Amino acid sequence: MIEKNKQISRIVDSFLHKGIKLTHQRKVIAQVITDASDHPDANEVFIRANKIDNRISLATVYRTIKLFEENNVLNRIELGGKRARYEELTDAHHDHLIDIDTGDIIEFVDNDIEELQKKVAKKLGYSLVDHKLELFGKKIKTD
Amino acid sequence: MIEKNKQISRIVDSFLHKGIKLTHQRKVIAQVITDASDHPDANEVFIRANKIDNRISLATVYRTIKLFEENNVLNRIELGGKRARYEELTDAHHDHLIDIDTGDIIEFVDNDIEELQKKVAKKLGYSLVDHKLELFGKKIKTD
DNA sequence: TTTCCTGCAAAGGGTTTGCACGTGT
DNA sequence: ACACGTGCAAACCCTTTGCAGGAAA
Repeated sequence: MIEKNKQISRIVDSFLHKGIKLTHQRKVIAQVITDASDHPDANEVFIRANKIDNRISLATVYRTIKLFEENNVLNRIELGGKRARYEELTDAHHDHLIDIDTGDIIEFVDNDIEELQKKVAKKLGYSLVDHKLELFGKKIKTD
Repeated sequence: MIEKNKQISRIVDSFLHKGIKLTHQRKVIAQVITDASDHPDANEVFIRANKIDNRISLATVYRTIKLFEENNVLNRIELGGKRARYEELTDAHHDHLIDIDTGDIIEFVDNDIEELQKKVAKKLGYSLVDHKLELFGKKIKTD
């Protein structure tokens, strides 16, 4: 139990500090997102939150997701016109490798790429504010 | 005139070779996309195509864009839940730097980044099929 | 002529919103 | 008590689709 409380602290804390109301729904949704390791979409968050407490509507999930995004605790991953997927935002930046056969999303970090990006932006006369890198790959068979 | 015909040859050719009907609408839409240098969205393509010939509907623009995508002559750029934008696909691969103040899209190529991506994918057990890199930056003032 | 394409308008899928009620502080 | 959050259903926006008429081959 103490473990659980600790897990949601990042999201919860950022709200306590900003005077935003910590409702039952928001706690459950924060919990669901923190517990997820598979980048769920809004509907999936809704389903999981509902299993915990059925007083939660899809509309509230969308409103809460937007709230989380605005408070920089949640990151949206857009995948070509389909439902957007989400992940909790941590301090450690990372990018995504998407398995084109299974849809699995693998996270990775590569500092060399990050550095090159800054360099490229600067060369074009810009300071890099953010970036989005998605690799699409096929699993190499090792049999 | 000869120049114009030459410009749309890439898109037109891939149709002649595949036995797909080359309708008036498709020619105009191909022309509009080839002439565009600003990554227009579907509605913008519709507006421009209509100026050239008002017998073109939005539905046809969408159908034609999809057709172009399937034939790998058009590339879709997704920008966070808003309308998708498009660009003619050339052999030379490039990525995008988006000006977060103006929405301008600047194209760039960086072979070092491309190479690193392949290396990263391989390290994770994948062969790189495709990738999407978008940098978001603010223009550095030089005054 | 035959097959495929088009325009129109209606449907679709994901996301947002107006409203009256409910809840956290 | 008061301000803000919620559920519901309707609205919204972009995109797709069914159908009957129209054009390319």
